[in-house]
Amino acid sequence: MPTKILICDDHLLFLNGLAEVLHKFGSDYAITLFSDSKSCYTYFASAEVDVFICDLNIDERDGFELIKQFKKFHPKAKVIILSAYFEEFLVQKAARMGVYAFLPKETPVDELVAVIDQNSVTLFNAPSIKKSTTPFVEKDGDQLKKFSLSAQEKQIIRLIIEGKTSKEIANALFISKSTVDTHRKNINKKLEISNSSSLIKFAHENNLFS
Amino acid sequence: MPTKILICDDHLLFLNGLAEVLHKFGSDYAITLFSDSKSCYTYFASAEVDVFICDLNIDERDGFELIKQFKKFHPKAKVIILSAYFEEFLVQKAARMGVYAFLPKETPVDELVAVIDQNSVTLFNAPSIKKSTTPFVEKDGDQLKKFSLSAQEKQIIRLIIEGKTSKEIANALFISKSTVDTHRKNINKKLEISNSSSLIKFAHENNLFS
DNA sequence: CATAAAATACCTACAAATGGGTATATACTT
DNA sequence: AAGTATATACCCATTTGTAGGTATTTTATG
Repeated sequence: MPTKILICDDHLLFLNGLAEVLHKFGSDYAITLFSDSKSCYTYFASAEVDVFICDLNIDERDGFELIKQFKKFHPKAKVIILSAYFEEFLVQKAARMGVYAFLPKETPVDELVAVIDQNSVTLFNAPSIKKSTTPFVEKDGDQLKKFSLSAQEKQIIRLIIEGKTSKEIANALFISKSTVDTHRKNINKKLEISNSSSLIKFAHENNLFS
Repeated sequence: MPTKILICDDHLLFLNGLAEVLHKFGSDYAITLFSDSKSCYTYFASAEVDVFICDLNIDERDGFELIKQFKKFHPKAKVIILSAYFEEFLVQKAARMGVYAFLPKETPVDELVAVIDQNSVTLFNAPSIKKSTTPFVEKDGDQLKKFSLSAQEKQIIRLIIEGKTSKEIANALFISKSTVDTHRKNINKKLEISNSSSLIKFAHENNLFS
C-alpha cells in the first residue's frame, strides 16, 4: 500500500519539483498537490492522508492554522513543515502543536525521504536547524543591554525595519495586534523615542543589523 | 545542441525538484546545479552557460553580486531570477542589471520553460508578475529610472529618516504640513510603498544617502 | 512663449501608530 | 514565598500617516 502524501505549498515550482523528486527518490508514494490552502482544506477533510507536508506561508495565510485543522481529521498522520525560516518561536510552536518534523527547504532529498519513511527519528534537531541565526542577540551585548530589549522586542523591531505594519507583524508572529502595539509601546519607552523612523535610526546607529 | 542551464539555489529540495521538473517538462537541457554561491562562481568562470537561473538569497549572500560576476563571463546568457519576494526595488535593480526575467517561485512550470526556450518574450510582464503591479516594468526596461525623486522630495526623505514628523518637517522647511503630506504621498506613489519604514528601507538599499 | 515639471496648499476619509491605563499567565530569581 | 521580567491582550483617546481628489503658483526647458 502506497504512503499517501499530501503537499501544500504556494510556490508552484517547488511543489511540482518536490513531487517529482519524491517520485524519483522515494518509495511507494501516492502524492496529492495543492498550491492554495482553501482547496487543500476541503481535500483533507474528505480523504485519507498519511503524511502532510506544508509550508508555513501559504497564500498569505497561517500555515499553523491549516495544520491545526488538518490534525482534527488526521490526528495520527505525520505533519512535516518545510520552511525557509527558522525563527525559534516557529520551531517551538510547531513542537507544541505536535508537528512531526520541521525541516529547512535546503534539506537533502534523502533526508526528507528518511523522515517520511521512518518512524523513529526525532526531527527537531536536524543538523540544518542549528544554523538558525538571530540577528540581534549575539551582537555587541554591551550597548544593547543597557536598553534591555527582550528577544520578542528585538524580533518586532526587525519586522518594523522591514516595513511591516503592526497588523502584518501580528500575523507573522501569530500574536494579536494588541500585543504588538504593547511591545511597540514598551520599545519606544525604553529607547525614549516616539516614532518608528527614530526606531530605525536607533537600529542603524547601534549596528543592529549586518 | 542542448541548452546549458546553470541553477543556483540554496534550497536543496527546490534545486533538485526544479531540475527534475525541467528535465521532464522542458526540451533538451543540460543542467548543472549548485547550492552555494562559491562553487557556483568557480564553475561559471570556466564553463559555457546559456541560461543562469538563481535565487536572490543564496547562503546569506547577495544574489545580485553573483549575477554581476556571472555576466562578466557570460554577457549574452539569459539570467532568470526565481524569487519568493517582489519588492519593487528588487525588480528595478534586476532590470537595470539586464536580467532577462524576474519570476516568482509560484510560476507554472510551462511558463518557466517558455521563458527559457523563447527569445522574443519580455519577461517582466509575465502574467504572474502582474500580481505585484509594477508600472515601470511594463513600460520596457528603459524607463526604470523614472522613479526620479525631486530635490525637495529627497530633502523630505532625509528628514523622515532623521525621525522627524510631518509637522516638524514643515517647520524646518518653512512650508505647510499639507505640502509635506503631498510630497510624502507623491514619494510613496513613485516608490510604490505605503509606509515610512519601507521608505527608509528603500533609501538605504539604493544608497540615496549614506 | 508655451508647456511640463515641480512646489505649494487645501479638502475629505480612513488607516496606522502612539501613549495612557489595566490585566493575566508564565518564567525566572532571590 | 515574593519579587521581577516577559509575553500576552484588551480598553480608551489622540496624533500621525496614508491616499484620493483638486488647484494655484513657480521654475525650468525646449
